[in-house]
Amino acid sequence: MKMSRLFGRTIREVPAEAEIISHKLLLRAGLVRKLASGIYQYNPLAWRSMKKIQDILRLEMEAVGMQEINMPVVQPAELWQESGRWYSVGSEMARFKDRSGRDMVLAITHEEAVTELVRNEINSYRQLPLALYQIQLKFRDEPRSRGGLIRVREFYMKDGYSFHVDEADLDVYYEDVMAAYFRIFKRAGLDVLSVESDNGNIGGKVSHEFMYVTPIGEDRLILCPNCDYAANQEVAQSHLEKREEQIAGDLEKVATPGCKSIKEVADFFKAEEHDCLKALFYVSNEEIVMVAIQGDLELNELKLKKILDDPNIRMATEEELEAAGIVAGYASPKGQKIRVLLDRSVYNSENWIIGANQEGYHYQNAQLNRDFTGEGPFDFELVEEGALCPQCQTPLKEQRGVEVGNIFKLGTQYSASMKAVFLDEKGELRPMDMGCYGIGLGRMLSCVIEEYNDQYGIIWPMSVAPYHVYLCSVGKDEEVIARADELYQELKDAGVEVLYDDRDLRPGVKFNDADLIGLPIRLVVSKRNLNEGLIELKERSKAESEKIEADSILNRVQTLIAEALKFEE
RNA sequence: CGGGACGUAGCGCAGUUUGGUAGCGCGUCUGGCUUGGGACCAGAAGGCCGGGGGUUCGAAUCCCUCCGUCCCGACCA
Repeated sequence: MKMSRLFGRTIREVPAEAEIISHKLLLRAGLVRKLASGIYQYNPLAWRSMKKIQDILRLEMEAVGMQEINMPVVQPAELWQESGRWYSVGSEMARFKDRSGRDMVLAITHEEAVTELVRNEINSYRQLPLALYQIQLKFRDEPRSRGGLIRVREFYMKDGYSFHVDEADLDVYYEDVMAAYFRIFKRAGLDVLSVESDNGNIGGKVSHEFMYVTPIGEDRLILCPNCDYAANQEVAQSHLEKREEQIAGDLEKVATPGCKSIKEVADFFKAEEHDCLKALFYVSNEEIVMVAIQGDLELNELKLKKILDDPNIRMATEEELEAAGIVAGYASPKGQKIRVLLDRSVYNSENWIIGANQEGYHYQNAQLNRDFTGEGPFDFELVEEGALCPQCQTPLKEQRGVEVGNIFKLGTQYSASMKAVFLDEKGELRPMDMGCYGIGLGRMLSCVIEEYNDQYGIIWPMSVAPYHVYLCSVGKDEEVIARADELYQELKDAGVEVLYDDRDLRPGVKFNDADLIGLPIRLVVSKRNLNEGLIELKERSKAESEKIEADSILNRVQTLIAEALKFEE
């Protein structure tokens, strides 16, 4: 490709809308342009990289026996009504009516479609296991897109689905896919972590997310520096340290004027925050529920949602509390009429400082069962940095990450509701065990740029670079231009992917564009080197350039590319 | 959906406080000159000042309203 003809120009100044590095570089290098919030157009260079990512995905998916298919983005509502997600998914799914008034959706994912497809084809255990995948557009009308291609509304996803006779078979395949995922990200130059994660809307039990660790990530990760424990904060658990042996004291009511926060109360009693009991109020199905947890711990709302089996909980308002006769700031489980849920930490001490359910008063030495009760123990803890690892009790670390992929064991969630069943060896009808496996292509692209860049621009890994070589000529000298043209042809003929900067521009401009676009190898043909029969070669990732005999340049380039593409597990 | 910022030429911005009919830099086009790290000179094109309504003799500027964009949070397979 010649630069003079390439669509998508570079820009010097950073568009005001970009804040993170990958977003800035995507725009500056002319890779993408925004059409609307969270909706992007891909220019040729970006699209070539996307295709490189697709190549990697196809290679590794085929290697674990997945077959590529393609399913529609526009789907009838009936499909989603059958799985129930027509009702459970909110406004992130775009819905519309077709010309005959039929309800339709833009697919946010394809579990329903693939299940429908498979249930009509597969009816015997002899046809299982089966694994299908596609690389397809998804539309999710996210409440907030951000960070260029990190979080968008329209995006390409590789989504795979597997079907098994039983859970054991799914378990084995799940591990295969996990291994394939690590190979995929490694091929693209990304180091990722797999973390335990929430299944969210999709259902099922076991799932893992693949995280590229970066401060710009949206997900909070809880990681153990000592063992392999790694979890999304949404589901992270901790080891609860046993408190010192305590002598149970007598319940005592104490005037605590103006002490509403845990900190104020702890200071008043010259105690620690973990000696106080924190009471939180949520509304679930129009009913106020109290959650009690050790004072220094935060509550993980997702855990509460699961325990209440209600995704629509919210914190109670002050008015609601007042109406229910609850004294905000001085509330406790003692003598409470509403439903009380107790975190496991509440079982960990004999002497709690709790509210007296009366303005300006607290109790000290309150004891579970003797002085108050509730349902439990539950784990409501929002695990934060410093909590102890549930596996090895080392203090945990917190980092941020971008979710570039995920895998789920769906079990029979969809196959049961949508009747994707088969006849087993005994002639009995059973639902298939399903797994699903996603990777966001644009996110992957963004993360690669986020990982590989410097002050001048992108530094593409060979495997996903739009082209391998940036060839440029310096000056107007006819011999130089002729030699550069010749080299361009020579490289192309040899199968090297080359972007040829044939523009009549000053060298500085070309070099800056070369650095910005960031192809792995830069070749410069100039008068002064050509006089000595040399051509300059510079790797984008290295500081120094080298001069190479013109005759051996092709060989050298091919070697560099081959070495960079060599994959070792 | 809550909080914050913003919307003026392709991009980055000034002008808005104090109303008088739009400017700078980069980029683009023409010509000249230059050619190893975003040169220089001369000329040119390009704007419904986000949309609508109002106040006023007069609105980019003041008021109302809608829309859009970004950031933080909520949310998020």
